[in-house]
Amino acid sequence: MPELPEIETILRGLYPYIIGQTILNVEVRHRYLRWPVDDNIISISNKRVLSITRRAKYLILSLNYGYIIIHFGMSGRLVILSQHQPPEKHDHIDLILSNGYIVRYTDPRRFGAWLWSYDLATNYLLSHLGPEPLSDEFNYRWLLSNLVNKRAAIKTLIMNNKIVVGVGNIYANESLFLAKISPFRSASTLSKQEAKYLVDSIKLVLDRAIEHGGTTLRDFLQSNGQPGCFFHKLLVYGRTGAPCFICGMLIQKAKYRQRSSYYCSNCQN
DNA sequence: ATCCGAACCTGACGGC
DNA sequence: TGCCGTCAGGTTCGGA
Repeated sequence: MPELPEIETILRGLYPYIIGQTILNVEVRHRYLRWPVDDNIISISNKRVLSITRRAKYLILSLNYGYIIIHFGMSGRLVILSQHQPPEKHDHIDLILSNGYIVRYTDPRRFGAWLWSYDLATNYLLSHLGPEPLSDEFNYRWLLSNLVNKRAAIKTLIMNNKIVVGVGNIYANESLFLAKISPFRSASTLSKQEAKYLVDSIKLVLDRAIEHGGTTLRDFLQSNGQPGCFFHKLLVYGRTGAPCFICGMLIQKAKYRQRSSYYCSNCQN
């Protein structure tokens, strides 16, 4: 799925089309995503979109009454259609807008979710989330305090939503490379300096990815239909066997906790 | 408390 | 051409 930069790109692409518009109705063709699409969403009519925001990898549409919370799972996508087009196999949801545009949600694997909320503050999915990676609350002191006595690998920790949100597999690999830390290092062994480097690296990688419109792999298109170009900036992810940009040693790939880790065994310790 | 693997689901791709 | 195994951007849940 889209990671944080992808969601941010979708948000920015969607913004001009959807803000201030009224959702005339919603067509749900396949309600069984990760959880069933809420009845409140299926029955929406004439609700105005007041704002669109992001929290972690959730996209949140604030309506004049209630909120739609969208998660893209692994393969979710949004596209904007200027007129109706026949839905294809995995086109599960359409938002019909008052300006004539249609926001279409496509999700082959259906790991995504469309949830309804009346009150974000009490939402069970959002309420336990850790700090945003690009906020000041995510700093090395916070990270260090969460690494104490943690034997798990540092990569696992930075992908843990309670410690920091929005860091998925691609950007976890990229950040650890930039910080010169092995993905497999036991989290508690990080020094203060390494924690600083890692926090800075996460912020830098995400900033640059947002700047470039996210990373395009198989499934992701920006909401305007154009591919993002951070893919060409990746330092380790997907570069197995290619030379490290820093030292020239070959980038390695290892399966760890059901996820591919890419790293330079020379640069990262 | 902490950590790990399984599970959810479909499609693309490489090897034989 | 086709079948089979493997892999893919995420997250929650249950059990050890």
